[in-house]
Amino acid sequence: MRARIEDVANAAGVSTATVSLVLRDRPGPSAATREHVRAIATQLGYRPDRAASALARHRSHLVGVLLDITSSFHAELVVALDAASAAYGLELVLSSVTPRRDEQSAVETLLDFRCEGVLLLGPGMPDSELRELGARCPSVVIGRAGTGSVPGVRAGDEQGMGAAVDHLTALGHRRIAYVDGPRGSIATARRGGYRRAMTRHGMRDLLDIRPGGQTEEAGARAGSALLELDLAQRPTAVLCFNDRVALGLRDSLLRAGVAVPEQLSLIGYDDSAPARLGTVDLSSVSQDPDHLAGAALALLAGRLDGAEQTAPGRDVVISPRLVVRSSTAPPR
Amino acid sequence: MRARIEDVANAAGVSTATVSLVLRDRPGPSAATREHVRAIATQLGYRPDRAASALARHRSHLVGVLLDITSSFHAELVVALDAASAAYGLELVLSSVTPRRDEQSAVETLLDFRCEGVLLLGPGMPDSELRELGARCPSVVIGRAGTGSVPGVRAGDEQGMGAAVDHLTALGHRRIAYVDGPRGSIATARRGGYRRAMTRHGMRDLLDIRPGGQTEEAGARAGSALLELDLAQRPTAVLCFNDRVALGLRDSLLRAGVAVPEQLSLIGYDDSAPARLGTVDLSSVSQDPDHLAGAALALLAGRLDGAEQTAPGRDVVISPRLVVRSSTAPPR
DNA sequence: ATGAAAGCGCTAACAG
DNA sequence: CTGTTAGCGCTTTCAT
Repeated sequence: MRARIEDVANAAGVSTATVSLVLRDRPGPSAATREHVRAIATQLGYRPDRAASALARHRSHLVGVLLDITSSFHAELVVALDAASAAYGLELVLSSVTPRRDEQSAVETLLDFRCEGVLLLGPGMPDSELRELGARCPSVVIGRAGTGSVPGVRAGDEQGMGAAVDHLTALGHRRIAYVDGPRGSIATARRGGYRRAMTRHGMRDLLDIRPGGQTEEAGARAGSALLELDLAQRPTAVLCFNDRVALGLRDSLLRAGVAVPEQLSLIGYDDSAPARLGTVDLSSVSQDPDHLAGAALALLAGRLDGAEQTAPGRDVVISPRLVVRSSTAPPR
Repeated sequence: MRARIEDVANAAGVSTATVSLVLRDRPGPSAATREHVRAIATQLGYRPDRAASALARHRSHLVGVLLDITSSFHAELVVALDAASAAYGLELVLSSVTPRRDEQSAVETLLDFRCEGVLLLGPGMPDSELRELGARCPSVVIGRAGTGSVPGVRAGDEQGMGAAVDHLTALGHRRIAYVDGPRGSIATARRGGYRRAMTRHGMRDLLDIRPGGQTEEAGARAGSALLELDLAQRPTAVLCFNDRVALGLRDSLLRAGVAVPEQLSLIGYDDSAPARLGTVDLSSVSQDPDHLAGAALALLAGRLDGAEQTAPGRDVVISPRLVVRSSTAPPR
């Protein structure tokens, strides 16, 4: 059996209270006692029981993270959150949507762990559900606008799309298409950003919004559709809802012998690891996962000990950054 | 505050013991009581506290999963494990290696949750560490050979590599190179499989093992190296340690104008989602994640209630399956 | 069939 | 500075 705190106490000849204090670096025990207890504890390989501790403390120090484990952008966020959480003494519990587990039930799982707060990575749930969750547990949503008592931490899609369109027009592009995302608040924001940026450049009548999705498959489908167009009406540049879509599209173009960027410029969104690959080298709008993660955790941590858990939080909007790589060039 | 079992008991006019029995479907309470209690519980939105329950039951019903969140193959395994775990009434806790968290500390986190068992997805740790872990907690390793009391569930690399080489030779290839993986037991097994398959085909002197790794970057580097070779000595087909490597390699070839499979055939390993993409359509050795996950969970669940936790488990070796797609063709 | 009571491993008062 | 005591929310004998 695993060593319990009592075992440590007995072996060290002190009370369990003392051991508890020492191991959590609370003031009280003398330096000598501290050292002694610590020695015994490591010797016994003692590690406190989270469950028991949480029960007694009314603090689990757990932050639940809802994600889609198949998303590499989420993977990057998790890595960044992992780094950021350490500073607050918080531990992450991950729960992913899967074919058998929708966002609701994944969140329920998180709540069953008595997480102190929940972080939602680009959830697709409607705002109403988000508000309900916010009422039950301090929550922060990443990558989309907040609502009710749930603040959002995100990169400004308006600005991100704007930068992408600016870059393309500066290169001389005019027929710039946008491959849309799935239903939901994120896609709406990006689509709007594209639309306004085009309008701003006086290219409102060149608006070209194409059905897409959030996966490579969706991008590949959009690619096939593009290939069927006459060269004359084919866009010279394409903006995508995210990198996965862009990569799927890119792949279908490459296979068809259409060179990127020579024959078509391409810009993704998320600046995910696959986009950064040397050979792929996809221009993309970076949402700076480290920054997002840091801000989200700061916000959540603030709500955890701060009193005003239900104050309608203001969103944190960070500036996205267009990372220009080699998938964009002037039109032929 | 969340409803406690006592609140439910009071509201239903029964004891907490009865509520506990009802909610866990244990025999005892009458049908009438059951119905009543259940109604009250849902009405109050009661959900038991995992931590408290685990403490009292000495069973957490938790299975820890060590993974690399950036791996899409691991993502598929997690999805499959999630589906399989439900049948055993087990819940998964995920812990990923990250730049700040090595396998050791990720496992420690898992153990702190008082997981009843641990599942390790393709861990890189040496066998000695694996054995140590096995001594502390029932464990099963997926995707590599087991050791000590830790059984492994994996697809036979020998067979997988053999099938790949068979397929290529049947197409007429002889100069078949292998891009190696990182240090570790998995790469060793695959490399050996390649070597023996080549030998079996009497092509021992054509063995061509190239440095690689486990990421797209590594594959791209291997690709650049290939491109520097004279056509005469360039392999006509390449086998890769995994899909990521194959995809990186493929990408560097496509960019350089080398057509796959026309000028070079390519086979990956894992049959991951990116490989299956319509446009990528990479031939790959499938390890059947559903099957692996099912077998691993069955094995672990058996060890959880079964008595012989320390019996030196036999590995479960499933047959990998070569999925032939369009990245392979006869040599020019 | 149901309830009372003890206790899981830990922490938070409160004494000393 | 250190030990004692009373729970945290739940499960589990053991009575009734």
